Amino acid sequence: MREGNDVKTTARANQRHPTLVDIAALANVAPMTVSRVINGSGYVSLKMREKVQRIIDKLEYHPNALARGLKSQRSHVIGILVPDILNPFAAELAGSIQEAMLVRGYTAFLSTTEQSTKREHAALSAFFDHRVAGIAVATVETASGNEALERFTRRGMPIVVVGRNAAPVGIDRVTADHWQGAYDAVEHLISLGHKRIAYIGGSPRTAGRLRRFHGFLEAMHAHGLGVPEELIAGPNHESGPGYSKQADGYEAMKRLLSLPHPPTAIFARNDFTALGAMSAARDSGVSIPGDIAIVGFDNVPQSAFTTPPLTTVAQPTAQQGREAAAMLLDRIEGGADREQREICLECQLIVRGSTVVPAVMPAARDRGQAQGLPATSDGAHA
Amino acid sequence: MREGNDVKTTARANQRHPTLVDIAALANVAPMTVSRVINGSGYVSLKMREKVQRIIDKLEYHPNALARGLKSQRSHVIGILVPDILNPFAAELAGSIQEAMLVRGYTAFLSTTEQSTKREHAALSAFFDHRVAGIAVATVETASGNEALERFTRRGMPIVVVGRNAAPVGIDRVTADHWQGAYDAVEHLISLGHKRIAYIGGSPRTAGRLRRFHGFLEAMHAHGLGVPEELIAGPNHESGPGYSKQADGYEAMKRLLSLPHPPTAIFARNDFTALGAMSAARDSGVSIPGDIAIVGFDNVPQSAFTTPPLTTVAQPTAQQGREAAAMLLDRIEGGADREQREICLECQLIVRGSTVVPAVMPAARDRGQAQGLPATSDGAHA
DNA sequence: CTGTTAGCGCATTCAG
DNA sequence: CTGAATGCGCTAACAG
Repeated sequence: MREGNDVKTTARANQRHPTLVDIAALANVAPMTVSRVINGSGYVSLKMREKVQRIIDKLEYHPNALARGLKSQRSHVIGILVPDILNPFAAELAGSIQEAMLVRGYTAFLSTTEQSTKREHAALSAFFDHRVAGIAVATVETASGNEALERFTRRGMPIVVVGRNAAPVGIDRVTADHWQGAYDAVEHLISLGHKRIAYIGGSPRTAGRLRRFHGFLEAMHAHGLGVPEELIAGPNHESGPGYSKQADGYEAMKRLLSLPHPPTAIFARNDFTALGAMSAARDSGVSIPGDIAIVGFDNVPQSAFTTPPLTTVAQPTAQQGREAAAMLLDRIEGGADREQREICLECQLIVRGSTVVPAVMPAARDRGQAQGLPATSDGAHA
Repeated sequence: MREGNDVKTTARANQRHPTLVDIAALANVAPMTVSRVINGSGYVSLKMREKVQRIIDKLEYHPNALARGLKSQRSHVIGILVPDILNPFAAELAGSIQEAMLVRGYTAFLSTTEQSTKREHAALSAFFDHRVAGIAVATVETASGNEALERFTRRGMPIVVVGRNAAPVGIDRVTADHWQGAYDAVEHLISLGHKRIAYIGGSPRTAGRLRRFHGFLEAMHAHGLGVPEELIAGPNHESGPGYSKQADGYEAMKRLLSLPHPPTAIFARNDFTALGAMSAARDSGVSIPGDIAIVGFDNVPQSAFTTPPLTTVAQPTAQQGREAAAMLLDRIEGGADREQREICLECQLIVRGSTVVPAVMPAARDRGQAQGLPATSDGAHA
C-alpha cells in the first residue's frame, strides 16, 4: 500500500506541480505535518522537519496560493492601484507602499487604470475577486470608482485612498496638504515682488477641482492680488481624469507670453507642466527667472536638472506610502470596523534657480540630496 | 426544506461574500446552472438566465477567483515584472502588454524588483504561487533570476523576457536592436565631422555588458576612429543591476570637460544620462551642439522638451510589448512545448537639436508626433 | 508531537 | 437544457 502510493504520487510530481500530499507521501508523514513544516506552525520534531524540508527542496515544491487562500480565507497579497505608471508620484508611492508591506510579509501587485474608468473598474474587481488582503488606491476620484470602493468596503475589504481631497464613507485616507504647498509657493513669488502671477495647468472651468489651485488663489487674494481669467491657462478638457503634461505647459506658456500684458511669474500645476512652460519661455527668448519666474509642483527628479533648476513644491511621497501601508495593515490585522481615519502631511517648498538667482555657483549646490532631491531612482532602462 | 435553505444561505450572504451556492439557493436552481450563467457556457434557458442574473446583480456577487483557479487549474491573470516603475521604458512596455492582454480577457498584475535580486525572486515566486497564466519579465539578467525562470519554465509556466541580450533555454524573447541603434547614432555623429566621441554611462570595465556600447565601439572602429579609455565615462560600479541616472551623466560630463583634450561629441547610454550631461555642459558654459554634440538613447518624453531637444534613439517599446503579449498568449493557449521563439525589432534614430542646428525655427517643429514623441503619457499626478 | 476529518467555492464529468 | 457528484490543494479543528 505504501508502495502504491509512492509510485503514483512520484509520477504525478514529475509531470506538473507537486502538491503537499505528494511531499507527505514521499516523507511517509501526514499532509498536515508537511503543512506545519511549511508554515512553521505547531510542533514538529526537528528530525521530521528536516526530512520533510529536504523533500520540499528537492522537488522544488511551491505551495499553491490559490488553495491556501481558499481554505484560510485570507491572503498575503495587497493590491495597489495607480493611474499611470509613468507618473513619478505614483511610482514612488507604490514603491514605498510595497516596501512597507514587504517587511510585514505581504506581496504587492500593482495595476494601472491608464486614465480609463473601465480599466479602473476591471482592476479593482480583479483585486477583489482574488480576495487580496487590502487595496491601496491612488487614482483620481471618479463616481464609478467611488461606488466600487464603497461596495468593496461594505464587503469588508480594507481600503485606503491616497492623495484625494476626500474619501468615500468608511474609507481611510492619507494625503498631503497641497493647498498649503501652493500657498507657500505663491507667497514666495509675491515676496520676490511678483504681482501678476499666472496659473498653468487647467482652464478656469476645470482648475477648481485641485486644492493646489485654491491655495494659489487664496494666497493671491490674501495679498490683495487678483487673478484675471486670462492668467489661468491650460487645456480645457482634460485628457483622462486629471492630467497635464509638458505639451500642455508649452502651449499655455506660449499663449500667456503673447498676451498684451504677460505675467511675470508662473505657478504651474505640476512639474511636467512647468518644464513645458520653461521650454516655451526659452524658445521665445524669455529668460528665467529674469523675465519670468516659474514654480512647479511635485519635485520630480529632473526638476533639479533643468536650466535653471526648477523651484517646486515637494510632497512627502514615501511617507504617504508608509502611512497608507500602516493604515492598511491596521485594518487587515484587526480593526475591520474601527472608525475611519484620515491623515494629512505637510508639503515643502524647494527654492531653486527658476525663481531666484543664487548668489554664487548655481550648479553643484542646487543638486545635493539636502536640497530635496527625491530618494527614488530616476534611472532609465539600459 | 427549501425554506430552511433559503433562510440559512440568505443570512450567510448578508454577512460576507455570497457564493455561487447562495445564488443557486435563492434562485431555486442547482449551483451548476448559476455557474453556466456566469461563464456563459452550456445551455441555459433565457428565462432562467435572467432570473439568475437578477439575483447575481442584486447580491453584487463576485466569483471567487481563488476557487475558480483552483478548480479549473488555470487563471486569467498574467504577471509583469519590471525593474523599476520609474523607468519610462518599463512603464510604456508594461502598459502595452497590459493593453494587449486586456483585449484577450486577461488581467495583468505588475511587480517591481527595485533592483534587488531578493525582491526579484520574491516577485517571481508570488506570481508562480498564484499560478498566473504567464509571466512577462523585463528585468536585467541575473544569475538567480535566470535560475528561477528556468525552473518555472520546466514546470510549464509560459514566460517571455523582454529587452535582454539572451534568453535562458526554452524561454521566448523579444528585444530591439540596440546595437544597430547605437551604430546609427554614432555614424550620425561621425557624418557631422566628429572624431573624438565619448561614451557616458559606464566604466571601461562595466560598459561591455550593453549591446549599445558595442554598437558605439564598432561604429567608431568601422570609421577608423579609436576610443581611448579616458573617453568612457561613468559610474564604476552600478547602482543595482544596470542603471545610470542624471547625476551619473552630470559627473561624467564634468570629468570629460576637464580633460586636456575633451571630446566634441557624446554618446550617452540613455536619455537620463544624456540629460545630466546636458546640464553639466550648460553649467560649464559649453554650448550644445556648437561646442559639443549629444546623443541619448530611449526617447523618453522629456527628451523632446530640453533645450536644445535631444537627439536620441527610439526603440519600438509598445511594439515590443505587443509582441511579448502575443508570444505569451500563444504559449498559454496551446503551445506549451513548442520551439523557443525570438524576435528583434529595429531602433530608430531621432535627430533633434542636440546634434544639429535646425535650419529654421527649432521649437514647434521638433515637437510633433511625427518626430517620434512616445505615445504614452508623461503627465504628473495632480 | 502527529494524524484524521472536513470543507473553503467552484467547474468538470457524467446522468438525466 | 438541467442537476448531482466529485475533487482541485490546502489548513482549522479536533483527536490521539
